[in-house]
Amino acid sequence: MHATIQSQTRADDAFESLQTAIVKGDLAPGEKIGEIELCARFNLTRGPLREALGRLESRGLLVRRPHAGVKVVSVSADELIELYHIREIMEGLAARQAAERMTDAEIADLHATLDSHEAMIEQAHGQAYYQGEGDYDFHHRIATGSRNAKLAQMLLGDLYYMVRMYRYRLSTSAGRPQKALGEHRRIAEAIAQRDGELAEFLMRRHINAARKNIEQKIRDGVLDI
Amino acid sequence: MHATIQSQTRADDAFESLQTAIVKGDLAPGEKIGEIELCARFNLTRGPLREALGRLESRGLLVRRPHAGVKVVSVSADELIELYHIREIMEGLAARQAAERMTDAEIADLHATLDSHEAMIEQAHGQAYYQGEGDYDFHHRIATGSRNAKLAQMLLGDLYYMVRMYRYRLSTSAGRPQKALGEHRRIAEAIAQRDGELAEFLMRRHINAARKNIEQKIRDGVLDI
DNA sequence: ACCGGCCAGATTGTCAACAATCCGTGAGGC
DNA sequence: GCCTCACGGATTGTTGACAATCTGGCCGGT
Repeated sequence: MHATIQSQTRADDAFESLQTAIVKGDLAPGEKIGEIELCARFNLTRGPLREALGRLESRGLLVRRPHAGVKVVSVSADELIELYHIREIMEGLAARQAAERMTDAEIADLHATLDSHEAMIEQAHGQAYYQGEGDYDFHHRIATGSRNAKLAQMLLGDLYYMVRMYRYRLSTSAGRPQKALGEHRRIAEAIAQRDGELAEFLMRRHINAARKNIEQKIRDGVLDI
Repeated sequence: MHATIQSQTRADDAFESLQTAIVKGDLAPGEKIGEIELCARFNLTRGPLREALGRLESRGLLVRRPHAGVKVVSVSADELIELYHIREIMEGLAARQAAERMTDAEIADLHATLDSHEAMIEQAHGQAYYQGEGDYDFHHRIATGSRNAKLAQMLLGDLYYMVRMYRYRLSTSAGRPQKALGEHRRIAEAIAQRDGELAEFLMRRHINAARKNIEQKIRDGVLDI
């Protein structure tokens, strides 16, 4: 566990390690963390660590007050909802551009991805996996398929990490994976037909549904943040 | 010019100095820059500088290859157009949410801002100022007025700097400031009437027009990037 | 007893030296 | 003549020590 690939620079490793630690919840939101503690935890010195902290702060995953330490960002329920409003429009744009620009090979991959998701859901009632990573997979492919570098960067670099951060503690609704898969299928179909407008519409509705699902959970008190 | 306020930490100063240097064009896109050279230029050591570089890289203003140095990002004409596609949807959302959430005082300020812009345009044919900073002012107020922290962060922190980077070398079209001011007025009016849908529509059309203006310039060869 | 200012400890910010890696130049071979 | 390969120089990445600043507790005053 101690030695990752180390192919890149040390600060990069620190950045990724911290990012995943925050996303997975190993570092709880609002938790104040000291630099030396982190150095011991990830086996590195303060130089690269501080560089990584700068990047994380710039991405909004943690906040830093001068001479007072850093703490993991904690977003309220309202802010989580806002995240979904942003996702709705940005992923809508991504879907439209993906429909116009994805290669045929990429579209085939997209369908294959959905096939594998379907198999997982059927096999082991793999709801947890699907909700946790499979969904991310689908959206990831569309973001990169948009051929819009900045859009992909903002989605993959900024938004998804914050969303995933809360998805890890968010139980999956019964039957939601199947429904989501159906919505994914229809989006992929629209992309395959090169119907950008329809793909955008369907993607926006898809994320809208996900947002309402979360709002319902917050109302029911199932999700407390 | 050498000593800014220094109220914050040294790395913050470096970050801001570099950011403005990149935006203003003092560091040309594609230019490779050495760390020691930057240290001499901004009177600081490599520690804080590297932290600032990390933040800039994370925001996409410069790219860094391990052991090979950093260079200012250079975006192609296509990528500049893509930036405007993203702006269109994000600022549309911001305008809609601003119409729903801005306080009356903020709306009054917004109108006052436009009055001052109008005065500037009339006085000195202040097209340069308006295009350079006044426009930014207006959009800045709407972004913060949306009460959507992440949205404002992405607009103000990521997109605007990249757009401004190219605006500095982009001559203003004759008569465009007046036209833009009129569009701004209508958007502000829609916000004052709390008509979110209309504000979104007008804002999207406004940015769409700006994009087409740039596309035209690129076709005419006026803007070479 | 409560509040304000001060002191000590710890933590963060900064610095200068060391080690690892890449780029350009030149020689050598085909 | 052109390509390949190795080497030196320079630059980046990293490290450990030094200085500045904040937090928590104590003391004295009211």
